[in-house]
Amino acid sequence: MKSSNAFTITAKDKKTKARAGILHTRKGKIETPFFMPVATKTAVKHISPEDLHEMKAKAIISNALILFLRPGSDIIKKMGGIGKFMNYKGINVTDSGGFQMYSEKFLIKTEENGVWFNSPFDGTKHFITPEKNMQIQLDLGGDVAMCLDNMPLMENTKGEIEEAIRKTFNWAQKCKKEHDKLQKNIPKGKKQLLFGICQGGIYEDLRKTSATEMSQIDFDGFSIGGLALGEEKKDEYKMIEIQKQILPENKPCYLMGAGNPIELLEAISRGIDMFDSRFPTQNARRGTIFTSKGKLKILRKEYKTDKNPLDKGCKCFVCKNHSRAYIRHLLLREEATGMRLATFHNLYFLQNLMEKSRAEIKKGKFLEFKNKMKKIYQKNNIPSPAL
RNA sequence: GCCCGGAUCGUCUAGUGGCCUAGGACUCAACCCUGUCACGGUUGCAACCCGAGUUCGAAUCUCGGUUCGGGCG
Repeated sequence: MKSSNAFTITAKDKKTKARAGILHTRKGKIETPFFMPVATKTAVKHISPEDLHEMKAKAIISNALILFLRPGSDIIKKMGGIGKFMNYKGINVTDSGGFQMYSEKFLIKTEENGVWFNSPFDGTKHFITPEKNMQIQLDLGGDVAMCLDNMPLMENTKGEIEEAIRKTFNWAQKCKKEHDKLQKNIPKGKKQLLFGICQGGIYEDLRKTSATEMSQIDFDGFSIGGLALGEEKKDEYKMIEIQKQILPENKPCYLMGAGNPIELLEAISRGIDMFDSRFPTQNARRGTIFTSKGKLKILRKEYKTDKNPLDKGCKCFVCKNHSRAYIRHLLLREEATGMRLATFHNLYFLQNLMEKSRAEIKKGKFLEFKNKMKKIYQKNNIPSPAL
């Protein structure tokens, strides 16, 4: 064994590719599959680190590029790293900032050896190389880092996507080399983990190429990027299947950006272990609530005087204490408390969904669970039982 | 009783004879949101106070009525 594996598979589902496992990090272990709330700037919107603890969110993801720009990775390093800075006891993951290449607010241009970013905060320009990105993520002190990838856009031509995966592979090799070098004196078990990111748009052959190339590098885990961005679900699932077939079975696999409940279950059934997304938090603020009975559009008038909790079976403090009518009113009035309550519930729901998924995988009943939830979620809105 | 001014979607309004089957904002309703996330996007509902004139053509001009505000008795 040339490297100790940070990932252990503990159970495999019989009828699907779903598996349950444990990811070991220097900050402790976490059971897979799991979902990470997005804390881009070291805070999940409307949610405190204490809230994260309460909802049992054992890992969150922040953004290295955005934190490098503000407050600066030097500041966070001085404060003892992201985890100490925000006093979060769970596992901190940092995304490289590759995703920001999709935004004209950030991207100036990509070159062979790196990417020019513009700071939308003060207009300063920064050339970020794979090497520099590794230094930033190490300074930020997260427990898991992501490679700097070159994420193509859905509207890019096949040729452009081909070029992007070539660059992504090239940078991945540089990231791995630099990351190893910078941590060479750090004892085993205290090292930050590093994941490589696969791309390829929705082209089967490019997804194959990218996964094959990335598999050559001894990463602690692999990510599938560039999906859940508006492409058809069948294409998304197909791309996952293709890359999962090639990526090493014994490494964790992270589907970046996915956060729709059914999408998570579909991905888990195809062997995905980790997720992150702003989907549940953004939807919460805008009135779409995830429940065990399906999606609840809380802003609809039928909930105006509904005394029921958001989700009857839910054990979160929001459902134990507050009515749909109250949360609807607060959200309609754009009260921060309403956003907090709705956000807490949606995140709790996903944590719970992951916990159930792990349990069902261990029982070998994941397929039945997934199909049941899918059926429930086919309806676009759950009716009010009170009226 | 007389004089003056105003009446446009639920609300605030754009509109000075054809560009108005009346535009916008807010509200309301429905949908969307996926590694960039407070205040976002798309779509929909919805009005020229009433009547008579002038004119090829009126939300727009004239007259009467209604109504609201102000002034004089």
